[in-house]
Amino acid sequence: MKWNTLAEEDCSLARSLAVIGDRWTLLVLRDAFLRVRRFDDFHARLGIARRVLSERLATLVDHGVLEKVAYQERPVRYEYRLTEKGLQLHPVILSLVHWGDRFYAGQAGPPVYHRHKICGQLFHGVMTCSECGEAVAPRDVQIEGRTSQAVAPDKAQTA
Amino acid sequence: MKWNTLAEEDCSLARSLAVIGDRWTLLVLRDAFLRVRRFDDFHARLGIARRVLSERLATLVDHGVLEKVAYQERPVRYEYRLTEKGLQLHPVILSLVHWGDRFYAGQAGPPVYHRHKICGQLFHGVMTCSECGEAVAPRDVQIEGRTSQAVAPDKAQTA
DNA sequence: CCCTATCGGTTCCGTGGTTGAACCCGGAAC
DNA sequence: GTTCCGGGTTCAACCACGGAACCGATAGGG
Repeated sequence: MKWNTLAEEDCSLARSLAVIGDRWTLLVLRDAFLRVRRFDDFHARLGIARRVLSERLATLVDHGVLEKVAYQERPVRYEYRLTEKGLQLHPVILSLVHWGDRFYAGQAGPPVYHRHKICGQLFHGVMTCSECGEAVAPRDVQIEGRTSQAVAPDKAQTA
Repeated sequence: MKWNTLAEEDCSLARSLAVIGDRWTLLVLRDAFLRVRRFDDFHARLGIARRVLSERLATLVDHGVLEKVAYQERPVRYEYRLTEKGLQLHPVILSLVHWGDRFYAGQAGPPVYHRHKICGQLFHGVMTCSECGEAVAPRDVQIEGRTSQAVAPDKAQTA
């Protein structure tokens, strides 16, 4: 399987990975959520090869996850900002961070904490059902195809 | 930066990526959540090189995300099951699927639907605050370091 | 007894993506 | 002029990946 054929799979996870599933891309996005915006800042913080950074930023712009905005003229200089589509990746970042916090935090605890400005508390993300608001457990989820028929485990479609 | 030095970074996201950030690993986990358990089934469904599949499964077992269980003796044959730690990755999968659904579903709609067995509705995952239960927006999150001081944008630590 | 099939891998090699360093280019500052 | 800065592009070397063949234990069929 070639990497770019992922986008053609009938699977939303695969199509997401075709955009952000790269080794470096999620680290770029992490920094983008920390308000890093400039080429050299990404380069310095990540230690990524400039060639690769250039290409990753370009594909993220192509896919509408980042946008290139001139922040000065003469010489014209660009920065990369998260678009609305990019901001929608926040749950992905939060859930990855939370998983790392749970299983890989040392004695010192997680490297950083997240405070919810709305309620003022330190928090972690909880995945809940859009309909009933309850937390979602893996076993409480039934996968169904377009025909609304349940997918049998032994012939499960890509999801 | 070498890929395995990610695990040593003081960043929960980087440490998560050190385990599951590989090109293939999330696809393996997707299938694992769809109850695929055997080597040849992963191989056939993903089209992954056997060499690579073997190595990915081994590292997932090393990291305690999957466990190798003999399902028969003579000849002894193994299958790979999600551990509790692996099941905790469900929010990561759900949020990636939801993002793909939102931005890459064709006219036919998402390839599969998720039904919440608790409430019986088709749903998508919503990331909420563990403390107040409200949905979390990127701008409502304040990053703080171990000292409980807010992290300034221009000197933000890796998160 | 031999041949084949099944499952879960391992070994091999050629190709291609990644890396790190060097180079480039427009404009500003010294 | 010359140097510096931001934002890249070019290039050689390397290592990971893909594909195909092979292996080992066991069961089943002729």
